[in-house]
Amino acid sequence: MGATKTEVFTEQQNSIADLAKAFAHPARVAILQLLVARKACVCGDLVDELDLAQATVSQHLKELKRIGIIQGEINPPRVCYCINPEVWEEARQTFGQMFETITNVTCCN
Amino acid sequence: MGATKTEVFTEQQNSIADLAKAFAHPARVAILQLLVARKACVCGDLVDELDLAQATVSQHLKELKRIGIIQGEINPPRVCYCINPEVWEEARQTFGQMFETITNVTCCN
DNA sequence: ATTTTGTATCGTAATATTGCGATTGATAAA
DNA sequence: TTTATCAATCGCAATATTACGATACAAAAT
Repeated sequence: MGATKTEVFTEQQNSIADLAKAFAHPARVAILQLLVARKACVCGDLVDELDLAQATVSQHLKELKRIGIIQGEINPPRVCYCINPEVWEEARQTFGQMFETITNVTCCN
Repeated sequence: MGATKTEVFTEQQNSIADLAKAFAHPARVAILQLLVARKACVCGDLVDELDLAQATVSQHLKELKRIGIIQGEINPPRVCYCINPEVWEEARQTFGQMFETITNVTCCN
């Protein structure tokens, strides 16, 4: 035990959880905010801005790439990162739906 | 090492990350979806629906309570859970803002 | 008072995540 | 060719998370 039992959940639930992981760490939130704010790609500047070791930042970037919400383009010797618009839009919709469905919460009475 | 360096991030970034954790596990997504769908409070039925041990479900409920996105009301011997509308709204706004800010992504060229 | 019911908590094991120094690798610059 | 630069990856340590059986607890029912 210790590993998530993905088999017992729906594809959708696993997918939402995976997407949410992009935002579930402050470093990744910070990275995404920077990428959004600059509207263009930021590279190793991230390391300077973030007060984390280069290896750590690189690891978070890797996780964000795995999720698909950012993409990197090699521009030697630098790597240029940016939001992946498609996945970003998908995330927007996913969370939008999640939150839109709730109205008239009458609770525990 | 192994612990998140919360000190180096803004309150807002830490807060977003914490909120996102509510959705960063499929079991918690499932619980939230159930609570939203029934519009009323669900109790130990969650255990039946979820194919996870009672202790595990209880632990996820505790985490959701810690985040504040759900609340529990004791109705002995049952406990009635429901979405906390205030925090839910806060989450809606937080993620809404996060996603609204992005437009015209011109990337890595 | 005893039993039953539903839930929280404890203790523990397995696994995942976070963070970083050190190294590697690839390319540009010298 | 050698050196410098930037980023990815490796290896490791510390900590967090996930999952569950067992137990504890509280209130209702008997």
